[in-house]
Amino acid sequence: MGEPQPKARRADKEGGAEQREAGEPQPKARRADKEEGAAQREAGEPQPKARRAIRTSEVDVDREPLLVIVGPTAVGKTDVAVRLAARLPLEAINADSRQVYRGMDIGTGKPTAAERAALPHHLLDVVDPAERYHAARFRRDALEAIAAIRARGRLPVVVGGTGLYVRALLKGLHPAPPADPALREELEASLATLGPEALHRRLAARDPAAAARLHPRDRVRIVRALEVDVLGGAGPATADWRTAVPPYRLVMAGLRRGREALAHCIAERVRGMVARGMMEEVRRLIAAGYDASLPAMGGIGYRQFTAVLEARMPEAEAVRLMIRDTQRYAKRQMTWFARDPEIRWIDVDAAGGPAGAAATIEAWVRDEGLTR
RNA sequence: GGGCUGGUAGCUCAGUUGGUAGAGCACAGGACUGAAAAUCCUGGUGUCGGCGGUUCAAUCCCGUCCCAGCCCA
Repeated sequence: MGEPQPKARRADKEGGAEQREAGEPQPKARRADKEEGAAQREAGEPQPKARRAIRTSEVDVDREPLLVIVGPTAVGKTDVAVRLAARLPLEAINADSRQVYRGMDIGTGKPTAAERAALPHHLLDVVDPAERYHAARFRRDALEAIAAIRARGRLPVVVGGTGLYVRALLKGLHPAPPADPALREELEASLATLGPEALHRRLAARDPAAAARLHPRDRVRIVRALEVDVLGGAGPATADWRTAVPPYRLVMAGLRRGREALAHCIAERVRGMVARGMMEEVRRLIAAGYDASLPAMGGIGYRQFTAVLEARMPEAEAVRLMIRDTQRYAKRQMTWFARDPEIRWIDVDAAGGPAGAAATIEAWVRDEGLTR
């Protein structure tokens, strides 16, 4: 269908923090799978002894407590967290890759002012839509926020649906060179002219192990792998995150709902966004100079309404696609979270709604001694 | 009433010089380490409109009926 064709790619402004971070340990070795230890140590947290996930009985007082609430979009994570905040001294850390952008409020489903008053939120509105945000930066920001919340004697609760971000926080990331805007642009250009398969062949010649891991058409990862190779880092994607143990006294709650119920909520939520001014929000962003080539503007809803404003799509079609894409996204989120054995699932409806889910989580938090 | 063109997967269509069929989209499942609301992989049995006929064999040829669109009365 008539998706917005990104025009010329533009280099994004990189924050100063991004540059500073380049000083991270750079592995020399090409073998990626022994980097796990380094990734763990990078967290600056005590090394776990046990290989098993943290269990109810083995409360370890040396570790910092952490509550995590995940689940697909529109399942009610924020609602549950806010209810929980009435019973526990919580501060929230947003783990949603889109809610970090300033000026993107309606379409990302950011918590309302009232919700933020009831439960302080961190990592909302931290970057301009023209900046790049990513898992490594999230990890760094989140670790900082956790430390600050703990210093206030409160309990941090990570709330969000971006599985990669949550995992990056809990299990660590490979030390690897950060994205280089100039190099990115160059690689993007070759991608446009040569196609992903050609770049994949180039990667195979330089780093066969990395190429073997990636599908020849997976352009995003191929570009990243070439970038890492050129910058002299180790290829990502080999570490076995399954064996990494989060350095926290952790309660990880997953909220879910039946397929039909969630589909209904998603449709309602999207219609609500449109009613509350989705179109105006996108109009404002475009007027401010943010164009479709930015990652931030490629989010669900933003891409469709950009097309509407450029008269390339009727509004009703935009709404339809927004609902469809959100449903697909929710499915991908469930696929991601389903393989995490650490998550304890709550069916929100079976639990009696958000209040019931909050009560369940509260009981877990107390059982695990996270409030001490 | 007559003529023409179509009726094939949920949708839009391709195709089989007769050996029971395939693309895109939709949908479903999966992967995922610095773009992750991104990126990518896998999955197609459907009375080929109904009924008769010809044939070893019909979705394909013939007859007839039904439906849709267009044209002529």
